[in-house]
Amino acid sequence: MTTSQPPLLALVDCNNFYVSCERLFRPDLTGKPVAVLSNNDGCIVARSQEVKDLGIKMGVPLYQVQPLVKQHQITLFSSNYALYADMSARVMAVLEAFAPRLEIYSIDEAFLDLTGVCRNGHPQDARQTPTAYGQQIKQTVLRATGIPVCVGMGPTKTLAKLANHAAKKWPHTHGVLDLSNPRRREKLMRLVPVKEVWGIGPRTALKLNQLGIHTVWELANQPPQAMQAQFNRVVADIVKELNGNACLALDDIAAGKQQIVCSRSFSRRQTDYPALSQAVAEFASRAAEKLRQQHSTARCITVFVRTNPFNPQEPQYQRAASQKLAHGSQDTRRLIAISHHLLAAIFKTGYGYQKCGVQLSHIGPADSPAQADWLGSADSNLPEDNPALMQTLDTINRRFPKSLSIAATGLDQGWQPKAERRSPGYTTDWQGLVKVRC
DNA sequence: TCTGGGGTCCTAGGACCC
DNA sequence: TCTGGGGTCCTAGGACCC
Repeated sequence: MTTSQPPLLALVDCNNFYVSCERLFRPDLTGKPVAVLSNNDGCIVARSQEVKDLGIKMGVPLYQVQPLVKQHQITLFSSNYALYADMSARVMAVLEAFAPRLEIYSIDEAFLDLTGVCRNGHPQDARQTPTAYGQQIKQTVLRATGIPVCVGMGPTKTLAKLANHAAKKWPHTHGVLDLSNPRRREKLMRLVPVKEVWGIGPRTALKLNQLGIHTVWELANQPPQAMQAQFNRVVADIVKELNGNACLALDDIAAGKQQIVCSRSFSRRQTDYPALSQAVAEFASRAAEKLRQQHSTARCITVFVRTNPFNPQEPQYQRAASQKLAHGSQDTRRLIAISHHLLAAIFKTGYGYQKCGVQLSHIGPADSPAQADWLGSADSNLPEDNPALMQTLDTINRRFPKSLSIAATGLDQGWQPKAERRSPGYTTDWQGLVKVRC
């Protein structure tokens, strides 16, 4: 029914997302420097504009910038994922009304398919221009959730990303930029260094620079075949996308994860087997929960441990071990039992462990009924999968979070990461509700 | 003293087969 | 001395992303 419309994709990206979430409930921090820390309060993972302006880079260890933190009275927060996940869901719910198809790309960004939604160059077309529509999206999200966003638009994902980058960087765009027009694209591409392109990391950027390719424009004008030969298909596809030829499809049906990892750094070094064994049980429990949430089973389990690689004075040790299962499992008790076997195989005394984790892979659908492991004697003393039991566990924990756990995860959990500056669960916990005094 | 966590895709190379 | 060739599958590691 629609005559072929030129493709138009938008990338909506929240500004300094974690910081914006924290500021929502701390309006006194507006205009002041704010940063959010990684797990264990180790690194800076989100920065307000004021912090970026101080030259503090993404991902730096906190202790390296402590003097600046003190000097400029930067307010720090431990990460509060419950809050960010809830705010993310609210933003995405608002965005869904603006496009027939939407891909949630990460916790703070989404691609929207706006093909046929906006005006198509003809002045008599009654619909809004892409730029006006982008402004409407931006204003609506801000009003409905309090989160500021920028909107980039173009005929491909890579161009929408580039437009978003420019919309964030250049104030005169007012946070919205449409790169449908090739002449406007050229103007921008001539100004932007190649390392800013989505998918061009530091390694590839360096190699491109050595070949004399410095700007996005220079990259866009390379023959894709030559890029395929000197790099790989990814770079060749980026060149095509920069020229308006889509290689990356909008993926609006969220697929299950192919791999589920649960791991943490410890707040202090762990030397004893029992502590590690509790941590591993906890990680296996959480991984199994995620697995059941996406209705999958896993056929391979990996456990890894390591000492602190940043401290060469300590004796170093790191190792991983995997076990494959004859049949997929999603039963917490079974996955814990196997994880413990694996941990026992790689644990060595005499080391201060800094981190460990559990990884589930070879993930498939859970629809086939659990079968007895008639193949292996190795598995025979493990608990059978009990879907009904697991479902009950999940139901109770959804209603009363973290109320039920397997005993092996322990009670003291001295390995738990540090989080000394966590804000309350403003939107997810009754105790965290904001109190208003009149 | 203090350095996150969770993902995806691609490619080269080995194992194996005919 | 001379020791095929091509296909598939799997895995580890690299690179990148947020």
